[in-house]
Amino acid sequence: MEQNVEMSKATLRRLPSYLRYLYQLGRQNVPTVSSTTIANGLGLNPVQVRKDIALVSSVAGKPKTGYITKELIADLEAFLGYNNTRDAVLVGVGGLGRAILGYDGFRNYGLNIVAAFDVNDSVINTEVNGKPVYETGRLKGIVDRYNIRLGIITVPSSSAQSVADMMVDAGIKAIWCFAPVHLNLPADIAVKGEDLAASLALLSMQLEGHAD
Amino acid sequence: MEQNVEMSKATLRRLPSYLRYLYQLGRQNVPTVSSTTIANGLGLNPVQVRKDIALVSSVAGKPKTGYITKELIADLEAFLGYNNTRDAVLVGVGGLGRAILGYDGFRNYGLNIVAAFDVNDSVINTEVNGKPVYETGRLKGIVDRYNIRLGIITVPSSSAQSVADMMVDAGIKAIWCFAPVHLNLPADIAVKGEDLAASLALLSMQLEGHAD
DNA sequence: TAGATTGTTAATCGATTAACAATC
DNA sequence: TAGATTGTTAATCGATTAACAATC
Repeated sequence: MEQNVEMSKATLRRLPSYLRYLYQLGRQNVPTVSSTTIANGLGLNPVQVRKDIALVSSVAGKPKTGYITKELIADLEAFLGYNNTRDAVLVGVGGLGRAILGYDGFRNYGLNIVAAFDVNDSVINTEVNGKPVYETGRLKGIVDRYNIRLGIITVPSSSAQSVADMMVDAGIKAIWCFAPVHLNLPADIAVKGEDLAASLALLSMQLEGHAD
Repeated sequence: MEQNVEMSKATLRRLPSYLRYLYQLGRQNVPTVSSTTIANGLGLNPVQVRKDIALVSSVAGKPKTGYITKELIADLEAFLGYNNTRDAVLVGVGGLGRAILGYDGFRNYGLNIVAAFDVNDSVINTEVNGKPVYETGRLKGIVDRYNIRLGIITVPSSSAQSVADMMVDAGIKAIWCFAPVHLNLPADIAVKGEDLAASLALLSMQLEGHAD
């Protein structure tokens, strides 16, 4: 069942939005959906939607009717791994770290934060949203014990690189970094930076009338 | 001074990372920097860096030495608008909204959140990080009065569309949305969705060995 | 049947990278 | 001078869109 399709990043970015749109239709009990409907709903090109779906769907769509909503949802969930949760640790229990720990919605995306870490005595050995906060020194132990491969960084920029190094040393294989820095890490570690400054810049330019 | 360069979204996304890298060098008093140095530091192609810089820089780089760090910083800041702040409003004072209101770092990116709005009586007329929280009904009044064009949405998905409509009605021209939904809005409104589910999916796929 | 919709092949578009002359 | 580095033109690569036959 583990199909090894090649998948462009662009496609991968769109898949979650399809799933969201389908959930909406599912709630309204819409039995089938066409690529055109999805494309219109999300402001995309229908051919693009069909191509993307072809890469992840186990069954073919039917001419005239389209895709069966439920089946498509199931395929997307399976592909994106939303139905088998992935354990993660988070380092940096500040404002953003707290917000992420407190947001249970991530569970719907298959993310389960097992524990958080910080250097600040005032939060160590407390709980946030039912999740334990440990001192950073215990990171390796916990990661080892629960065989965790995903790490979330919500520390200030100045310590992001050292936290990332610590994570890699502990055995983490993928890092989701919310600090606005470029992390220098071994090539086999997957890194995704959430660059809010870049987003803001993009938006500002559109506002100014540059870009697009 | 308002050059009307065309600028691809890809370039626009990279510019903030250049600036961050240059700040780092600036702190170490490195007087000049070459495109190769920047490219190596950020894992990019040097030609790409040169092309990007050529679009925003007011002065040419010098063969053999590269660019003058300070000048390049000034040019990037000017282009990205980091030195003239842009006022914004935020709707949704939950976990994430609070984190954003509390994060003073955005000021460095030229963002100034003037006021926040919520429907919850327990937060209305309080302050978060020195910023007033008003009832949602007062949105239009404040936006009008301060001539605000940028709105930040941190409400739950279910009310994101209606908040966006309200913002547009109030005169907002650009929306930064943290709720995972596709907003249907007039074409002249700039929208940037911060899709954490998509980021997570991308990272998960890399972890699985699909993608790239 | 006729029309809507799929899946796929070919064409286009845009962005990245390679090649190279200019020059400090 | 020789070598590093710039800026730019041409080539490549990848992703989007157009065209169209197949089919329910």
